[in-house]
Amino acid sequence: MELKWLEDFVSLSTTLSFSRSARERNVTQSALSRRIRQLESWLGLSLFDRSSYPIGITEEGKIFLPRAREILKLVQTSRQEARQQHDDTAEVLVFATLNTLSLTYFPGFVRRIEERLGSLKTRFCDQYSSYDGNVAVLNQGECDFLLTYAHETVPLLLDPARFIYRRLGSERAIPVSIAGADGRPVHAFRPTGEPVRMLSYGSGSFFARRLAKLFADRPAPRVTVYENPMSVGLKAMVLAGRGMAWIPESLITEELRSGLLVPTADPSWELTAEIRLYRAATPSRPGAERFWAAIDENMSLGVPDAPERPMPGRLSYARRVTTNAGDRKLRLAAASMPAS
Amino acid sequence: MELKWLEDFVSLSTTLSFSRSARERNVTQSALSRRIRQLESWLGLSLFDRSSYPIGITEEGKIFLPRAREILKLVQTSRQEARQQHDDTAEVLVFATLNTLSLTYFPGFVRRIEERLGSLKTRFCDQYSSYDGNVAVLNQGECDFLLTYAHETVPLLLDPARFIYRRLGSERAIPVSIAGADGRPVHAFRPTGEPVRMLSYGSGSFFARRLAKLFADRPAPRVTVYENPMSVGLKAMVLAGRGMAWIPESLITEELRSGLLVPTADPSWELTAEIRLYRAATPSRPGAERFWAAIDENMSLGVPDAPERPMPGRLSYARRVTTNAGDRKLRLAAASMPAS
DNA sequence: TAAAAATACTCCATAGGTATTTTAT
DNA sequence: ATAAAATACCTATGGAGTATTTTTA
Repeated sequence: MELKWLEDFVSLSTTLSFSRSARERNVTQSALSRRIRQLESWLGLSLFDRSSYPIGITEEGKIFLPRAREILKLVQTSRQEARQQHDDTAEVLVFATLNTLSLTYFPGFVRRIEERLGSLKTRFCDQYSSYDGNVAVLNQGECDFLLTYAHETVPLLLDPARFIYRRLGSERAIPVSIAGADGRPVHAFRPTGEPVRMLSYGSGSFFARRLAKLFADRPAPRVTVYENPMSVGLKAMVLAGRGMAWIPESLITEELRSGLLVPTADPSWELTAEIRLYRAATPSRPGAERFWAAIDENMSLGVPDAPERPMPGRLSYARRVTTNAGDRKLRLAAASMPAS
Repeated sequence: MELKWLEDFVSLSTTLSFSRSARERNVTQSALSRRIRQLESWLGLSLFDRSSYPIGITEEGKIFLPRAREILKLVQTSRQEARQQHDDTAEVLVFATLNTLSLTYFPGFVRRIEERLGSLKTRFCDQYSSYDGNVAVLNQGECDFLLTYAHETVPLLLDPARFIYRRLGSERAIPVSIAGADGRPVHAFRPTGEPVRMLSYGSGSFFARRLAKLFADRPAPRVTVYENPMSVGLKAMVLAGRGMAWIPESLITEELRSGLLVPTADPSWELTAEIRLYRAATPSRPGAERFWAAIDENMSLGVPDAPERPMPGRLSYARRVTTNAGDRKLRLAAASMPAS
């Protein structure tokens, strides 16, 4: 028996639609249909009544549903508990962070601290999906540190009395497009009022909110042709010439230098963000305390404020984006999450 | 995440030996090694310390072990609960029975009752492995009926005050071998005292106990060259000419008639068994009561006492036995059990 | 040195995707 | 007629087996 069957079941019992649950679970309707059947055959009974539309859950399904939830919950907490134990004994520092920061700022940041403290064990929390999701992870004590963007226009739901932070640096998101033969952006706001092809963040991400604010102040003709919560995904689409997007500068320093990508608007359209590291105000594990102390020492020595270069090397999901951009755009987030 | 990983883990934490657990779990050592690694990588930590011999369980493993047991338990009870609900509403009659009886006596038995009551829904309990295991299933109320062999020399651990039974018929296990060119058994007890090649039941089965008693009374030179808890498996090996075995008559009526198989000893060596149907003395579900009443009616009309023919058609695991008899003999039982 | 665990390699089962058919409103 | 679920078919992934290497006592 596989846990994903139970997740499918819980989803389907909510939506009562194979198609919608399939989308929710990032599989095709056909696959979901079969997986539910597998679960049913393992149980030896039907969980759903398919003879009507919309489908209904059977009596047995009603009995089993809370159990399925219970099992999933128990599995999740068991895993967390074991990890907690591991993180404690092995002195692993647990970070919640935004996808982009994990690629750009994080590697160099940890390297700098390691120069002071020696080799560190670090780990990311499971789901670094949405901005608020990461904040919640810190709120619930599931990580030692939250590395995040911050800006006065985007509320960050942390109680200042319970959590403290350090400003580590800053970042800029620049509207870019590939350059045409003339070196000017292929996709840009035109005086003609013709809408520009926008590649935009899903609603949960930090820059999505910054952008929403920006467009509220300065409306511009645009049509969103692609959505992806991760900036690397947007970058891949921009590089494929599919439109323009606001991309964090540190993700595209090389492309900007070489002229492959060019800004599509003047600097007043750029979005700034602080890079902050948050932690609980109360003292935590010794390793985390040492880490925090090292940051303060570094800061007093002066840290480079300029954004850093991303890690070299192709990202595994970059391939997916380019080879299969069409239908799976919104499934990318799932690709980097832990399988169940 | 797959449940079998947890089962692997629980097993390995007990044996602390990959090889032994692999045998226990009916996989190769190599597969078990990888499965444990998969579980560890899903958890993000090591469950076992492999740097010593024998291997040890890690702190994290000690934390996780009771959780794994909890999860497996919860899954099992959840499934049973859902089934219970289903069996109640759908009026499914649940039987515990021995493997051989499920192939020989059961089909015709149910057919006869259906002639009185109309179509019935029936189901076997999961594990019809050992003799005592089936008895336990009835004792714990996990089935409506227990169809089993019985004989005064084999204790049947059911409280007569709580469970009643009907004698449905009888069965004989006959020592057989393939016939040689002269029509006489190829494998048989010889006056020379040369040991005969025995194909025998695993220790948990009914006829294994009958045989043990028999040999205690009448020792005979023999060497066990193959073990299989299921008589169909033994039959396949007998047909392949690998030795002699005590096989229930109703499984080999055709082969005895045609002379393909022949008795290897006089009838005094045959083992008899009653076929009995047990149930709880207290009234149970209406469907089960009707079933029981139909049996009594049939009995009063006279039921054939002679053993019945098995179901026609090749058994799926028969293939396995013949193609791959060497190493997997003891894994057969698992093949027909429900996957987890 | 011997037993046990990990690894390399191969094969096959099966899960999932696409395309199509069936079913229910 | 249309939307949704089931099915047929195909492909690719990965799980399991065999054979081998590495490791530990």
